[in-house]
Amino acid sequence: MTQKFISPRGSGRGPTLKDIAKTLGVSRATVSRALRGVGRMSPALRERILRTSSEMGYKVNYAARALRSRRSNLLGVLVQEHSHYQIGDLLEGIQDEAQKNDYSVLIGTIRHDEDMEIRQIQSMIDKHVDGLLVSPTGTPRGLQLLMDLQRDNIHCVSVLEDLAPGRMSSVSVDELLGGFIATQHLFELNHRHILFFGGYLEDEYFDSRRYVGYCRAHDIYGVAVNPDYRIKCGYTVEEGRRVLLDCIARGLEFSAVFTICDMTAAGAIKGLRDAGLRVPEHVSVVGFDGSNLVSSLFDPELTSVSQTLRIIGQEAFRLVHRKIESKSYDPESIVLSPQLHIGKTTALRKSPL
Amino acid sequence: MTQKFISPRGSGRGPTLKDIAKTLGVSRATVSRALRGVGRMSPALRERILRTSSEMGYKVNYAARALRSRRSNLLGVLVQEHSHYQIGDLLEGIQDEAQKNDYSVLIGTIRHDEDMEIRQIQSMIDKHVDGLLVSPTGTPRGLQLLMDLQRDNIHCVSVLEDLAPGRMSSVSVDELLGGFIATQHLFELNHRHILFFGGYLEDEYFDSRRYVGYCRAHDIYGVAVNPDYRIKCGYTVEEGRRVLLDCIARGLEFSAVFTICDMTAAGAIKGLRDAGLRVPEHVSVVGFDGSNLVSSLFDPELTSVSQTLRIIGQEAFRLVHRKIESKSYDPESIVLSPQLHIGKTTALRKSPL
DNA sequence: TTGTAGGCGTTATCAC
DNA sequence: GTGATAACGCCTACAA
Repeated sequence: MTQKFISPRGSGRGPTLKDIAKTLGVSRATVSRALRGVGRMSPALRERILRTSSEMGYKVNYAARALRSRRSNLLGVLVQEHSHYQIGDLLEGIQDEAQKNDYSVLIGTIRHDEDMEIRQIQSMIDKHVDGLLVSPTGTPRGLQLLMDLQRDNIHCVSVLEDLAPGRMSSVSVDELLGGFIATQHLFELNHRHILFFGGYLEDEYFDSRRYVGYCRAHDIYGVAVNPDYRIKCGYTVEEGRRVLLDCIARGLEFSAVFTICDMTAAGAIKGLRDAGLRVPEHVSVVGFDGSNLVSSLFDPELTSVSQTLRIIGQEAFRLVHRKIESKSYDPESIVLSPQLHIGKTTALRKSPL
Repeated sequence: MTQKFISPRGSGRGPTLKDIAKTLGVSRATVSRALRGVGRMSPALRERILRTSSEMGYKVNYAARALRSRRSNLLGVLVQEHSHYQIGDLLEGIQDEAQKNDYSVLIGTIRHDEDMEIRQIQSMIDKHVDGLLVSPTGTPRGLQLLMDLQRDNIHCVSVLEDLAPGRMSSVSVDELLGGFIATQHLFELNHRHILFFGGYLEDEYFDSRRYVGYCRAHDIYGVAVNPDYRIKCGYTVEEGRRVLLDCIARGLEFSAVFTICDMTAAGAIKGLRDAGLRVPEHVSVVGFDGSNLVSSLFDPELTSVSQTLRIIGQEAFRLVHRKIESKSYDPESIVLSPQLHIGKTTALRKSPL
């Protein structure tokens, strides 16, 4: 433990390639190659260089490297909001992998604002990120900008949704399957009138795909889809509650609800309670996310389609990293399968409906 | 809108200082000065340079700047876990300010692991961050390393706790006051037997300070502190529940509980319910954090000592930024006052106790 | 397999 | 006030 820890900057600057080269009586280029493990060289020399570098406490100067090599070892990540209840898992997955590969992660928040989206993308470009991971974004302008990115050598991967199938790489969840297994589960419990709480925008990504799964399950079980059961709803607890109460007020008849996220599911359950209905005795509810946070805070434990965001984050980093290393811009899509987590909010239908 | 957006890298590289200088027939140095707003120069020329730069779509090359100036415009932030239910707010506060000041933020997660803490600090140093914000950390080794940082021109600010009073800058919450107002509130509701659910470690920061506030309130209301009421407890829902049930099993008598965080409070309430007690009819509960997430998911709405993490984040960035700009290493501490948010988990004592 | 040389884009230090 | 010039530390050709 005689290494010089701490340092590279300040008055007592750390050693540079030159210092190591001088110490060893070799050239800077050789040291550089040894350190990066590129080119062919005698293992003995490489070993010697590595040891000496470490002993002298050598630390790469990323600024110099970036300046010269035009690679920043910076990865940009764009998310809607940092304080979203699930985003931490995704970011941890990304960061873990990034760290292993000596990448730093820059995070930008969009806040559901189109101008902000453009500014953030531009800001990532300005900072010379090697790659960009974008999670739920999706304005046409933003998408266009993202598509242009590869002209600037920035590798872009869409995370959670497959933003531009065949034109941009992505790591996403099989939403159709998610919609299907949730609905199937309810059918197996003998439910036939299932509300679908989707997004609030037109043609919302998760909404539309899961709805296809929802419909497919209906087909398979020989039940006609009632279009009135497809309800617009925001992604918050309060929205879930409000919308559910509204359904009751409108006289919709149902014995189960499938919601777009766990927060909405929690809200729906609150609404049901407010209306004097019990879950799952009177109505079954299935959420989407499988959030640990929700499951530890909310009673009863939700039945939910669960996606492991940490893994999605890891896969996303690996994918963009592979793209960067291989300098390949061929779109590549990874689709992960969600799983049904059965909690205490679904049960065999007992109501007459 | 004829500017060249997108660019700095890739084949079609963006313009450099040199290009602007050439276009304007001035020297690179002058352009550089104009852009940074340093040194004295004729306003007319500065104006001309600024306009031309923007028209040509000039973008700073941070790598080059960092290499030459020994300032990276990078800020490191160390947190225990990214997926903590409150951390997003803190990070958003930091990022917002950082963005305004052209700083990028690097986030490292410690995961309650001492070696990891050291590695992360070292990693931030390696990346030449100009400053470091550390939120709840606290191993002696880590602290020592942080104290050494300023020898390397890295400005360090402790966030949420005042890690080394008088020796390191900090932005924190008046924990004593927090403990006081929570307890005072309960006294005002006529409670006299108040459990204090603290941390699980010896000499835990939040625990000890809030306990002082708790004791002070007892003094003022002329009630003796019962040391048995100080209970060790982790920061999770499950811990809160387990510990509360344990208290009941041990025959402790109380009419109120003050917990170290909202998660614990939620857990304690679950435990009370499991024991057949109602909140707030039988027992009042006060949490700490004022988390929106908890309040939207958990019923009933918690009474809680609330701290605005977003503001703390903003203040923390401003402080470290000021330190960086002024090159001052004098420790400076900012203390913010928490506020009591009164929800539906506290009520006038009705129980005989 | 290894060395030499030049420059990436910027800023700091002098001059003028 | 403004300009010339020399680094900053590294990587990439190309030469040996």
